[in-house]
Amino acid sequence: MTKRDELIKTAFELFYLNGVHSVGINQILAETGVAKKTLYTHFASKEALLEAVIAYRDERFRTWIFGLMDQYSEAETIVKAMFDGLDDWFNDRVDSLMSFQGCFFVKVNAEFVQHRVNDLCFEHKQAIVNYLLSALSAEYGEDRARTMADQVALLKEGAITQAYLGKDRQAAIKAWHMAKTLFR
Amino acid sequence: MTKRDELIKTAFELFYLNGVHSVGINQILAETGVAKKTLYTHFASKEALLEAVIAYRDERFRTWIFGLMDQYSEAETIVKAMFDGLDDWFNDRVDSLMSFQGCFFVKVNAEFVQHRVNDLCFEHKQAIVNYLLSALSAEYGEDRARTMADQVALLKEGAITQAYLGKDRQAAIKAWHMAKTLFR
DNA sequence: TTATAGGTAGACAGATCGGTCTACCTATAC
DNA sequence: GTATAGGTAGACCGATCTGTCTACCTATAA
Repeated sequence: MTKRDELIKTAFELFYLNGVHSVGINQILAETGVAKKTLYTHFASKEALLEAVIAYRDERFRTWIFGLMDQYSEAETIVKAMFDGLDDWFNDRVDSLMSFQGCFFVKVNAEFVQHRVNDLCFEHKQAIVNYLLSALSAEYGEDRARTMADQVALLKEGAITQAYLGKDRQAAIKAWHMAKTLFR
Repeated sequence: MTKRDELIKTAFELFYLNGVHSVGINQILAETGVAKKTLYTHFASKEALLEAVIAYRDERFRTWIFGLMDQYSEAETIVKAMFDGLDDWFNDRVDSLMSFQGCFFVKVNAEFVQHRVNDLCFEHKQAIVNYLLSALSAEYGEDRARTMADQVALLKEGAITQAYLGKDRQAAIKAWHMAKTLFR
């Protein structure tokens, strides 16, 4: 792993747990053992590092969840695979995601206003809705698929918040229980 | 309005919009025109001010939403009143809440770990679930009421996230559409 | 009249922040 | 051999942070 990748990974872990503004550049350097000069040859600023961290998490998260959903072809089963994945995530059974601490994008988004990172967080969420939309469009008409994708996305976000802030590890199961009625 | 209340109100507005760690004490003082000494006679620290801000928002939010729900006696109608209220909030039709910028408690919670403010945010969410639970318990058995309260809370949180990060102003209506099926 | 409470204005301290820079140390490629 | 890329260690800069403190200013109540 290159120094650049080490910085991104460690920065993600610290940002995810403590928040972006609570974590200083010196803390990231101390944790990685990388020199300050090296950080600034790879990234123009802390903000540039944060953008790289967002891209890293986005790629990891999407690879994981789309990987689960890609194994199925029927819309309902694809959506079920998503909630099963969330259940694994909430209960720390996913090695590639780090222990569950809520949604990274929701957290980062909360620390900025009218900022480029807000757009990046929005794009991540949209990518998932678009995946759902395309899966549902194979079996439903445009309007129905759109409605269902929004409903599933809302249940997914609700599950994440309930699992994190509400400390309910069963939230994914409860969300799927409601989601499956959408197919009837 | 006392200086103390002015400080709390202005601090809330700044924290809610920009995040807690992004807003300095000096910014709050400049905005209110209050002297630094005065702030520190009323609050022991920035953290103490934040706790007062959380209590302020908690009181305001609960007064507002419980006030809406208290007007009804049937469980389904009470829940509908909640989602109607959320719809007003998302679309900035509630004077007492400040323009919609997501859930304050979710945002504050995102900036801290293993901290007293996390407990305060959790308690706010729990108070709402408990209200739902008691409303539903009048018509349903203990287990059923508990299940439904959790489901409604999940839909509520999902709606807030979709409205804020997902920029979907119709999220409350979509959430209610799913919530009402729980009563059938 | 005078004591007290609560206010203003702002200098100041000590820490920490993001970011720059110098000086030096390897490897590898040509 | 030597140029180049990428690394370390850490001093340093200017800005900003929370919090303290002095000095002074009212208004009100005894």
